[in-house]
Amino acid sequence: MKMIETLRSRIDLPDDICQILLRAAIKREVGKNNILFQPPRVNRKCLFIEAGLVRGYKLIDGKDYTHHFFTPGWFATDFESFISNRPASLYIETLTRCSYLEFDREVLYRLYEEHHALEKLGRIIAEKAYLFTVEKLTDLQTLDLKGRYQNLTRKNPELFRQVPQKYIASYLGVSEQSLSRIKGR
Amino acid sequence: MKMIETLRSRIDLPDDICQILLRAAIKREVGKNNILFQPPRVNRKCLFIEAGLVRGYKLIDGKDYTHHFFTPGWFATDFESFISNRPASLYIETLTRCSYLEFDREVLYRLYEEHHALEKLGRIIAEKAYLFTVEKLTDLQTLDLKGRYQNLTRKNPELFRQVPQKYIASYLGVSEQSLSRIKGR
DNA sequence: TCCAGACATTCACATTTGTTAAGAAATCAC
DNA sequence: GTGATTTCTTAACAAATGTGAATGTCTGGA
Repeated sequence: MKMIETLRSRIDLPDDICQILLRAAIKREVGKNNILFQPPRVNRKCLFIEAGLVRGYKLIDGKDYTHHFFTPGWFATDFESFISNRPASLYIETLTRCSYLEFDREVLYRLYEEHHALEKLGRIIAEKAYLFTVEKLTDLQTLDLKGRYQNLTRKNPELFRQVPQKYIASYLGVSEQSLSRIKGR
Repeated sequence: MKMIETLRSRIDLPDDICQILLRAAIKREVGKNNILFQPPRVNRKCLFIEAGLVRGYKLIDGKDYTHHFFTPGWFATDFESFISNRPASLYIETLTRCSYLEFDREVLYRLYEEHHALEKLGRIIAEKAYLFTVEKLTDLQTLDLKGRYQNLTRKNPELFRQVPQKYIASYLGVSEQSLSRIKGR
């Protein structure tokens, strides 16, 4: 998934601005099961995923909580750490071979200052991240496990073919056994 | 709580920009137990709360889910509806007498276009909303009721003196009886 | 002051989910 | 292929939470 087309579907970007953005990025490829970011190191990069699947998770008291699956078109980073410039709490690892564009925090924020259009892009990305998160929060607050599971299978069916089920379970906020139980019906 | 001081604590704003922002706002006061926004009407306003307490909640299958308590310094709106210009799902009501500054969506977005500094302000507000939401989501995903309750009493103790407990219960994602049970220890 | 309505607590019981453990199934490395 | 490892399912039991009902408490209005 090419970045410029993706961004242009969300916001109008002139050609010269696109070139500036592309020149700020480093294209990388990496194999599966690589840890890209590790707490508590501050997250000074964000990665536009072009292909592959990336998982963000937290380790708390030895337990693994999946926070997000980054799919092509998303920026993979510990957004909390990236925004606030504070220590990260999110592990970010590839689940498959991935290709992505890497942006540096300082470079990106300088571009925000220099170009109003990129500042606007930053706003829209932040708004999009908010919308996604608040939807997930509402699901967790108002639906039982069955409802959340059905929601996810409807919105993102291919996830179940790519991701170990225990990760999906922790993403939905339950144990893997509970998820297995629900599936049986 | 004055808006300009609050915003300036988060971002550097020149005097002339502040004046432009203030001229776009309408100052209002309203008594307690008033519904300010009601679904499914699209939320075309957002309200900077200067004083008082506002609750945002959803009604799903007749059940009441508290989504957020807007305190002074916050913008009260159905941010989902406001951003996307789609029908709202959030009821917004005053819990106490309130004073606030009202902004119109079209006016505000035009100011974003006209002034880079306000676009940046919009980005930072969206980022802040994201940070708050993701923290609440992580709490819900990783803590049991006791932990979430203790978190809330630590972060916002005065809430318990101002808000009926059943609203706090639904805010924490449990029934009022469960919250009452936990408190007893 | 008194009453009606809203709110909080408590209980019993049903339901859901977590936990531990065991074994089956699938996947990976060699 | 084959063995080792990981993942998935199932079961039994414990713990947490939801539900409905009864009761007590508080509050605001007539």
